[in-house]
Amino acid sequence: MDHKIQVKRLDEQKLGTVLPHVSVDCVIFGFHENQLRVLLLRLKNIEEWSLPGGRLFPDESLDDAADRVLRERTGLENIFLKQFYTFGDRNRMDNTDFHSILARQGIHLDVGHILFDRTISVGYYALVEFSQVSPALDELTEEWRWWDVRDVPAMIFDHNAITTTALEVLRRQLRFDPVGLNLLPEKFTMPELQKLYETILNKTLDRRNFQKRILGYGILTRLEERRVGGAHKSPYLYRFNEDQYFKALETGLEHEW
Amino acid sequence: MDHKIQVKRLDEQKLGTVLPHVSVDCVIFGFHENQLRVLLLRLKNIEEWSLPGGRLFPDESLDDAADRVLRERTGLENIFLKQFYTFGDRNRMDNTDFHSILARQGIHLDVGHILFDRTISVGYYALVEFSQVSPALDELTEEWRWWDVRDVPAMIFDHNAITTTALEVLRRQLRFDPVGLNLLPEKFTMPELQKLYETILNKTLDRRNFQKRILGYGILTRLEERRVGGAHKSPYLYRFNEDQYFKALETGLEHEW
DNA sequence: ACAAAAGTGTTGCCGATACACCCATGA
DNA sequence: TCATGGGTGTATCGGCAACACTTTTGT
Repeated sequence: MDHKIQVKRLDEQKLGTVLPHVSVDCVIFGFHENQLRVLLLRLKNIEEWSLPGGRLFPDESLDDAADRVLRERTGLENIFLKQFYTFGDRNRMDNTDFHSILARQGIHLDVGHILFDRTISVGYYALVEFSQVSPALDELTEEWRWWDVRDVPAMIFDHNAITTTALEVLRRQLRFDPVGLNLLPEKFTMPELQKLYETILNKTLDRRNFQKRILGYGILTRLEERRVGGAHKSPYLYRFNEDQYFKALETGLEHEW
Repeated sequence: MDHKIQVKRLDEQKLGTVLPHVSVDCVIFGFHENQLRVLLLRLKNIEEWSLPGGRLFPDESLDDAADRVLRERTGLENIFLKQFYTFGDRNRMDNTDFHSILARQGIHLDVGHILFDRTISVGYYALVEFSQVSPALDELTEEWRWWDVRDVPAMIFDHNAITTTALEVLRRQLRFDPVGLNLLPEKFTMPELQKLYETILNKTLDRRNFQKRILGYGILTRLEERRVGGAHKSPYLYRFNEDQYFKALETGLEHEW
């Protein structure tokens, strides 16, 4: 029984040393082809998709655990990662009959096993640059995929709700904090940045007003280069001024969309 | 040994049936004499003060646990209570040597006891009407007191940090959500409401502009009565229009201070 | 030369702020 | 009657939204 062995390995290597009752789940946002996307996993022999998540080691802070999960999944470090809410409903895991799913696959765990414990989950969301990510599959994961946030599949537990909440928080965040440093490549054009905003906010914005506003924040540096090759007038390339960017992250933009 | 007995009783009655590694802590705000205050407890034989907090029962949601803690402490129900952040630093409990404090008092618990487990805490803040609160002391609590938020005492663990974060969140919240229904008595005057805002924001506001703005939200109903007895012109009394109030809580005020 | 995209400037409106006057009440 | 606080109105300013024209580039 392949699965049983895998679970046992995971159990002994990791689950024996982690805290029960607590997990972290990461909603990883990326931006590609004018779509805001979320990175989801599908575990072996389970139909529903999952957010990348994990347990805490006893000596690990919540933030560190989320960071580790993100690193394990995307290979990326120093990514924008923010705690946004903790999900603690009593029945948050009931919409997926985890036990019988595993049992159907021939995986038999004690009812008292840590995986079945009543667990609260601390939600984090991450902003990552789509092109830099190539998730690694571990022995429990069958596939990964970027999903358009407007069209996510059925997910285990309350992961659909967690994703929805993350998106709401991101939208609200956009009004006050600069966004984009981690979602876009190093150099980008003003229309590209605008598309990102329009996609997240799900509304169109006026080109000229957008530019004035975003430049007013002082977090962008215009380069001499232009994006060549495309039809029509070639747009300037911009880069985030990281000093200003991080300062703005602390103080907020004091504007509203 | 009085203390030992008390702890044993608590242990058997409650701690044996709660989840390890997770707690909730409540920052309870009240408003009195133009001061924004926080309700703190001091446990027997411990110098530092504490936020009212507790553990989760296995069948209890996070929100319900916070609600229960609040009810146990203040006797109030249906109070504004909002989760604001989860504190999970590895060393968040290290600034208080809980073990030796208890040991000094002759209370001896296993090192592996649930109270010493590494624990993350989900923070909630509550807005309550000062005059309605008269906390009950349980067998572990020596005293309770309302502290001016500008002058809180040294607290155990990371409770000072939790309180500071709660205050920051409350200030930010004030810009977008209506506040006051739970902090003020049923009837209040415009100057009283303004004082509340000024106290939370820690800045003075223009009387006339404040009134225009707050009335513009449409969450207040002016009564025929006036506040009598005070010197000078008698101010109108207002009441929150609860329908509008709760609608505004959902949609936000779409304004900024 | 023309279509489509990108760069830039101007106007007007609305909401927030700053500010002044009148009224009620107790001492 | 006067000091103090409360009620209300107006004028201005700034930021944002609405909007138009020019420039570049590939076809």
